[in-house]
Amino acid sequence: MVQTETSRAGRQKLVKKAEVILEGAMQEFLAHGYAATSMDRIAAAAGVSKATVYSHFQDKEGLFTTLIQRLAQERYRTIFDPQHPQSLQGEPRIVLRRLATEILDNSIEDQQFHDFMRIIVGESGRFPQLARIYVQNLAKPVIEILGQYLASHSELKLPDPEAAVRVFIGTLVYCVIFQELLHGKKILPMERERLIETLIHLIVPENL
Amino acid sequence: MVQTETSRAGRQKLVKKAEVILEGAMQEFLAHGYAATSMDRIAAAAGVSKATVYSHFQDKEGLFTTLIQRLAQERYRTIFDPQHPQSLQGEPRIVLRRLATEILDNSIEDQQFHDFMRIIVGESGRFPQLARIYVQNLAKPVIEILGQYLASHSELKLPDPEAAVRVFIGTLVYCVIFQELLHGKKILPMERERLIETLIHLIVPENL
DNA sequence: GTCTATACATCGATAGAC
DNA sequence: GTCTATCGATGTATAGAC
Repeated sequence: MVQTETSRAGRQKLVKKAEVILEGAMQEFLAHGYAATSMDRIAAAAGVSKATVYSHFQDKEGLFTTLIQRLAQERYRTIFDPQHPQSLQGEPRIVLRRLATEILDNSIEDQQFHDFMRIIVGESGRFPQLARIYVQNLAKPVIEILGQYLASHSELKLPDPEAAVRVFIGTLVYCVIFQELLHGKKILPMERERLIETLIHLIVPENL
Repeated sequence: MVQTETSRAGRQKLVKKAEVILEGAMQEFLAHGYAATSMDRIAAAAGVSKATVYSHFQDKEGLFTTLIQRLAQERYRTIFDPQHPQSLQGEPRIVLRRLATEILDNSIEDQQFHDFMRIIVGESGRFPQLARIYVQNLAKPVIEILGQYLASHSELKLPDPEAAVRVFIGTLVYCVIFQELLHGKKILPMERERLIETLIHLIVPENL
């Protein structure tokens, strides 16, 4: 019993060490960006020594890419990928409003997600593989699923459903980038409800 | 004559010194971002000593903000602000296609503009005043002018012209961000013509 | 005014004690 | 496995020669 507990504690400690380091790295990288973050500050934020950081991760770049991949794959997947596939069941007017509301609600208030997007865009020139992960894991699923949905609803009479998806998603994502990341809401505010209603008005014919 | 030429040469040299430094700073900052750029490399790129850089600019932050302000105000103003006000004269179908084509053509191929946008977004948390300049000088003019245009064309029957502008601009800007900055065109390509035609189809009624 | 040389701090990464 | 101590390189910024 004691052996088992000790063994479990030891294994948990191993697991938690890397986890604690990743948490400290997330805090520092998201706050200061890649280049301005030092391994010393990461170690301090995680409460371990710098040598311990290097025993779990090859170097700064490896720690950074591992962190961003985890954030993209595990945490923020739920923001754009509708966690409830059944949410795409129903008539377009309701489905589109629910999807747009879900995306905006999950993105606008999440300060950590803003920092994540700032890094993805800001480092997309020097870390193209991270931008690729964003495209592959976050953007592609919702674009394809919504594309299938719009294409299957011929009553919308959309000549190019795939392009219409880009209008829908582009409007919502640029809303977050412009209003929140770039602080545009202080200068040119735009209520999210007006945006959502306008998108629905443009995409869904009046008689539906 | 000789005096005048000497005087002119001296004055030009003064002006050109700061200009040369800004050009080297632009090269380095746009390529490597703020934190990863060193004053040594800026001085080397400009062909001057580091002390000369500090004699023209207070510090690294001052040089950076001065540079980004200049880029936003002088160079990239022409990208989003339609340089020809008369380009907004005419029927919506033609005006919107011309405006969208102009914005995309000027943004998609311009690698330097991509780096500029990466920095604006990537540093918008630590340099909010630079994001503010982008909003104020690049985004606000076109949003307001296009808003007036859409509002004045009541035959479009848009319930909320201001929100429709966000759809139009958001679609185009996110197209550039997604396809070019984030390298999305390799994974999920989308021809700009399809996007433009879809925007027009959604905003302009068929009988116009 | 512009240079060389340098002060001083901090960087990423590692060696060796335990 | 994790720590302390440290290496060599590089960072920002400045002093002093000319």
